[in-house]
Amino acid sequence: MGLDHIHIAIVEDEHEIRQTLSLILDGSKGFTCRYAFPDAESALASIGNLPVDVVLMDIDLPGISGIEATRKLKRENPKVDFIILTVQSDDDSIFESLCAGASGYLLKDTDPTDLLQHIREVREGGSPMSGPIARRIISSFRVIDNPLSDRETEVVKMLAKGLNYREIAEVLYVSPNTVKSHIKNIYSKLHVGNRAEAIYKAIKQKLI
Amino acid sequence: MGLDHIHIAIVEDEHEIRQTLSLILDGSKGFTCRYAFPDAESALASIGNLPVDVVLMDIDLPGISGIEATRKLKRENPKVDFIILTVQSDDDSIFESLCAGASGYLLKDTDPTDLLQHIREVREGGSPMSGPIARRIISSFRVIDNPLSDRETEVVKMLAKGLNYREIAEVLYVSPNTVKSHIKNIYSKLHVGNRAEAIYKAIKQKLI
DNA sequence: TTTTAAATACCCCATATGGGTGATTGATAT
DNA sequence: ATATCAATCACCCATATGGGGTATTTAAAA
Repeated sequence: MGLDHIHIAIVEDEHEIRQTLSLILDGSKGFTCRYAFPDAESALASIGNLPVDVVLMDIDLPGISGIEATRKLKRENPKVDFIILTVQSDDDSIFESLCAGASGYLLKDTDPTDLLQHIREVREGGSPMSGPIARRIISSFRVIDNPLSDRETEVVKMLAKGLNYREIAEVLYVSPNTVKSHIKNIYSKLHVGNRAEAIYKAIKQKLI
Repeated sequence: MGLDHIHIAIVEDEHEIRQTLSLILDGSKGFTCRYAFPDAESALASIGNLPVDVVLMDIDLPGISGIEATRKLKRENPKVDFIILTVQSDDDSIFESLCAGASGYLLKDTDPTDLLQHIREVREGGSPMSGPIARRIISSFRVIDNPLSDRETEVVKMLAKGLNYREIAEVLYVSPNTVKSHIKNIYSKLHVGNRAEAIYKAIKQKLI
């Protein structure tokens, strides 16, 4: 499965789309559509040895979903790149797909010519994503607002590393009592009562 | 600042690159380079009212870093799109930039023609990223493998909620000693020695 | 100018925590 | 058939933790 010629599998329940995609691929230099499965089950039958470079996976399939199929197939074929090709653009579909091991996420309104370029892109180590999808993903990293002072944030980070009062105090060159004061203030600001919860909240709110 | 004509600010310390970029932009139909700052400080001087659509931001600047500058400027100019344009490709740079509010992340080896397309892309609600960067970002969603048993995972989730031995024991209808045993096993599997670190690792490894 | 917030520091004290060690049962894997 | 692992429970003990206060200095904001 070299970089020169790309072998592809399609998993797509709609007959029309499946046909169109495979025709486009086989009609394009450097691309071969090796499989065109109508559901996840038939794709999973060849699990363990899927002799393709790239899988184009629909999400909304009869029976097992494309996301589940991606998870199982990726586990057994880690070198294969999975591109989700779907109409779903909700956050759950996007993030679950990525967690399942997809390397790209394209909407079905993608131009066929662009699709070929995107397939090349994923083989070259990229991650093709439709514009709005990419924006959603990167937006998920945005920080809300940080109620903690810089010093307090420093302390929370050290708590997450498992340091205790004394150890934090040594790093900061202050008294352990001061560290304790900071931690009490942190608890109060985050509305928690112990380290475990504080760290959980701090991470969820992207404070650390 | 309409979609038809795009006004841009550049923040880049290297004179050569700054000049080249601004010349390319001004020489291209539909683009105007309105500012070309040599450092973050001069860009921050116009904070609160940055009359541009897009900022091209370098990271490695003298004084305040491009990431910090992005954070401050984005807070005051939420409608402006920030694209990081840098040589840095380490995870910290990438994720901190996104957390700071960047909507795109391009490496400096980006083709000038592609750059123009990427700027259009960000204005249309996309998030242009160089191939390897996109791959790194989406890879960050991958789940590794969970060394914890179901019961242990349950316990870790309750630890994250701030419950203590007794409270967890009550929820699970087992003895507090059993909970303690579970927690000790969790520590051993995650190679940590206390709750704080355990929760940090569990979240980072997407176990909870 | 006054107030507020952050960073510093200290005290008391009940209890939660973590390390060590050991044991039983049932299920799963070899 | 046997070994391994998950889940369950128990006891000892030193120390870390969190809740309750209080207080000073400095810098920024109102």
